[in-house]
Amino acid sequence: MDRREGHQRGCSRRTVRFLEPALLLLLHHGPAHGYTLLERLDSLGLGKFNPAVVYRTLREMEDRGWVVSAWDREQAQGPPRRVYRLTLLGDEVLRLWAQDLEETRRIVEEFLRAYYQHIEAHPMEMEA
Amino acid sequence: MDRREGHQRGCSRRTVRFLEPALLLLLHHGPAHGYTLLERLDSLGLGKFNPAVVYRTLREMEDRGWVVSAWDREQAQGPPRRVYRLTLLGDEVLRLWAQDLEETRRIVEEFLRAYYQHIEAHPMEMEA
DNA sequence: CCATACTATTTGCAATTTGTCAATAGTAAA
DNA sequence: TTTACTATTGACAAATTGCAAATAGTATGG
Repeated sequence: MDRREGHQRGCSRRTVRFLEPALLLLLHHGPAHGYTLLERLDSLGLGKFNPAVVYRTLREMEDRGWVVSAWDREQAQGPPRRVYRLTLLGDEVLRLWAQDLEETRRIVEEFLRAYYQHIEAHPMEMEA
Repeated sequence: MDRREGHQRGCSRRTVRFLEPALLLLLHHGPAHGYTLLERLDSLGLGKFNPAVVYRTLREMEDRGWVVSAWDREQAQGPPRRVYRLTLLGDEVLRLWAQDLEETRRIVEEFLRAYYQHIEAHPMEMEA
């Protein structure tokens, strides 16, 4: 058995898959810095992310027009920070993402149902 | 808006993510040919897969010891077919996959809950 | 018997995605 | 002025994926 989630990866495949919608959702609460978002991803139940991955994703989202960014005027502590803000398009994409996750939920539930149903009926029947 | 699921991809990211557990589950029902599995993936609610992707995945699973294969003695129609069979290790991995999907379900549900709760309270508040 | 079509599997390669690490850059404190 | 901490970026290797074509057997029609 090898490469199970989180063993040799920075973060699991699943986690990465949730990065975009999670960022959109966090930004739906209001504008925020990349660094802040990085920390808040945790509070959404996703784990620690590699900063580079999060920043890169934000830039890609900006390229697609889902968010816009600007340098923060009042620098608190540290170097200039970029503030990201959701666009109308980003809001729409978040809505699409929610639909997509509904579908994902449906598939996961169907899979688990099929799994439990089958192993209940056939506890184990194959040779090693 | 671009690269939403299934637009420019053969199959969605999500679908690919379910390929391994789906194959393990199908094989838990009993040995089967790659081609048969390819067709049955549909019946699990996942869409059409590129054959090369499925065959390749089966080989990788064999490398990891989750399945074993042998050439089918009685060739029905067409070229020799490889029969895949789940191993005890594969059975265990399927169990782990189910646990992983339980966790995925939890995350998806939490995300959707947070999403609906928030957009209900804040229908729309950011500038374009 | 030759061409065509269908079942099955494999191989190779280009394109995309991901992970990692180091670089840059500002402020604050020792 | 060195060290530590906050933020962000860039570059590159490694892994993953999609696609197209090769291989190969059997069946069918002309």
